[in-house]
Amino acid sequence: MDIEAKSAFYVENIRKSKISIYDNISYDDSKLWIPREELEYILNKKLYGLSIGDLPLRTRSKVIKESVCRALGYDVPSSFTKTQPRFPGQDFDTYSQKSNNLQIWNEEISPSRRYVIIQIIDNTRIGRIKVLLGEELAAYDKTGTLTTKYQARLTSVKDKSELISSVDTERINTFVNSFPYVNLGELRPVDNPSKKSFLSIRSIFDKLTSLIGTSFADLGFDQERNRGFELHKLICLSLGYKSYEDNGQFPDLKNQLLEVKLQTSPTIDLGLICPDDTSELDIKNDFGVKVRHCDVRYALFYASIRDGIVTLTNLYLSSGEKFFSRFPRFEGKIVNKKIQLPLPSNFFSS
DNA sequence: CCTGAATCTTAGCTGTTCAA
DNA sequence: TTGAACAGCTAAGATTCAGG
Repeated sequence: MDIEAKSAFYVENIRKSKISIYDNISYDDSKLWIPREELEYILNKKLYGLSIGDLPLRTRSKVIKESVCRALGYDVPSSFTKTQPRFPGQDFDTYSQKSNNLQIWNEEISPSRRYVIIQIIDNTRIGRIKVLLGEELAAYDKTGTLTTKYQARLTSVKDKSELISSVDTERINTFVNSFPYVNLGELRPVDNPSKKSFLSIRSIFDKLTSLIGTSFADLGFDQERNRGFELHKLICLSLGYKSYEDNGQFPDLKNQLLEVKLQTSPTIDLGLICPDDTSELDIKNDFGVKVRHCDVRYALFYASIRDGIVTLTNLYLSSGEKFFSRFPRFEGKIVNKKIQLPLPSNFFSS
């Protein structure tokens, strides 16, 4: 039998057997288990060139999974259960890729699993499809780096502003200058913190609440400037700095140990840094003690965007230490990890 | 039990950085 | 200057929960 006939044979057997994509098939089932080569052949034959429209990511992914079901002779399930892999019976996952950055979340690459990688051309068409074993895919992982992120949730938006911790952490609260009119005009926000000019969390709160209601144009599409930059600038000015540089380091305003977040959706992305982490930061200061992640103050602005205008609606200010007392951490998986595989540009053509 | 809202977990694109 | 590596982000699918 040639590959064409074998492929048709498997698909017909699956159709007749009425099994679902969740029913287990043994690797040595000669009627139902589709070997890798045939799997790739069938999918290319049935899906190559298929027009799917310009859909949002998740919808596109779902539509493609439905097409995969039909191509292989399975009924389309009403929803795709969150199993690992997504197609347990045939032991494969699908990845639809317009870009070359293939990402796998919260799991290792499984050596024996098949990875169905589907090329997307100009957002609207299916291109070539490659089926790799996990052990082959793993070869594209050059560094083994897992990118992690912490996430929390902004819930019960009620008050326009909330000072979540009314005093700073014990480690640093004796170093604040309690005089609220410290002149920061001669300092830069990226300078190291100093006792003379270090504001208390409460006085930062008092200065920043005046920003609530402020609007600015959403320059997100602009090359250089973005929403975060605009907020950063507003904060620097309202604290009394004349300059508003940002060197991209943590925390945003090193001089005040202040990290700034602009939220327009309820998911707070904390990136690699866990706010209540007690490890020490490499920041020089004249306090005589090292500052820790959890000593950093977090200013979280909630904003609405309408017609290209960003309006700051709420302010939350907390020490890192108390952060999770107000913003519940996603508990399902406290840390989310992903591995990113850069696919070479000739991936689909080889 | 059913339905809609809330919550959680991604899908994968895009921006940034840094080394060659 | 370029591209690989990695960090960040939006928002939608799946699941769970609350109210009827």
